[in-house]
Amino acid sequence: MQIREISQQLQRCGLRASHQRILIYGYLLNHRTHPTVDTIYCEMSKTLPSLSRTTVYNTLKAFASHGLVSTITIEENENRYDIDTSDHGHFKCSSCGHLYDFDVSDENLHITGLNGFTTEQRHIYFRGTCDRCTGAELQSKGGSNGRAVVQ
Amino acid sequence: MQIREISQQLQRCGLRASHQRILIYGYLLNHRTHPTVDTIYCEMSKTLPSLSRTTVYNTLKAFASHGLVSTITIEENENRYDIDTSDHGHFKCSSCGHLYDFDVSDENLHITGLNGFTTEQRHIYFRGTCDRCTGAELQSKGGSNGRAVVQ
DNA sequence: AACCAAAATTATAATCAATACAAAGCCTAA
DNA sequence: TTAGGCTTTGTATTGATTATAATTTTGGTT
Repeated sequence: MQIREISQQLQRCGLRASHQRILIYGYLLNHRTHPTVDTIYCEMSKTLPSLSRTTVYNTLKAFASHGLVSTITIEENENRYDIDTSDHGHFKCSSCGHLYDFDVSDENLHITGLNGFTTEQRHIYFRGTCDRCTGAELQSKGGSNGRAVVQ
Repeated sequence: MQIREISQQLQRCGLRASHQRILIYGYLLNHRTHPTVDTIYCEMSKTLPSLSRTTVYNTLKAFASHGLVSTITIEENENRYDIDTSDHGHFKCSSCGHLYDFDVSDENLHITGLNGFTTEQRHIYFRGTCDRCTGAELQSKGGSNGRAVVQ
């Protein structure tokens, strides 16, 4: 996505397309790893030393309130941000710490007991052991299974 | 549940049945409102002035690691604790702030894309407007629908 | 192009849930 | 009963996030 496109995307949401916002949005597009504020700040500071941590907080909050990112609250003590706002779940492997995305499409989820409720956000995250680590345990050998790992 | 039963339950999990632990467990049994540490501490301090906030933290962490409670991390900045460790979801109403439980039984949840993954915990929470508040908006009248509200 | 008001950025201070730590209290087993 | 270990307690500390105020940038208007 080009700078111009990002800029238009921001303005379409009623946000001013400031330099920092464009760069942060671009960072999220290129690093789909559910990064924390600290990660974003530290990485981006390298090329934009004047960046303030507060700006990262403010920007992500603005993005989230305008539906440009979704906030992921895993059980840890810090938030993560996801440029992918589609309805999907997250799986955190307790062994390797990686965070995987998985599909949670409507046909997979039939919730009863919420008749008359209006659902605006769905947060779904699982915790356990990923296939790679499960295999490593069983076979006592590690290594990649060739699938892309997120985070 | 009697004190003796709580005591046995704790010991069955390998935990010493101390005075504070028994009381905190009893509090959770009697207040199924997904309370925070602060709520538990403040409420219990009234009858047990010597109670320390740290003890509440320690106790809940011990309970959680032994499967006696589940930790609920909603998007806010503090944890909540649930004596109900069965697999269920939570719905937070943005309007009234109440936290509802809902069923997430296996027949409602068919996740694809996690083949080979071992799931140990499932955290599911929705956010939106509950039926009561939705009704109030539409009809411009509040009031109870007779259903028990949790939290 | 210069100006102005509103919005954004920045740096610092403050907040607050959670944890670390160490001293004191209490259980339990020999 | 006595010793050693777990628990509790209070205080200090951590660390993510927010509040605040000064400065800078942005976008629209002469």
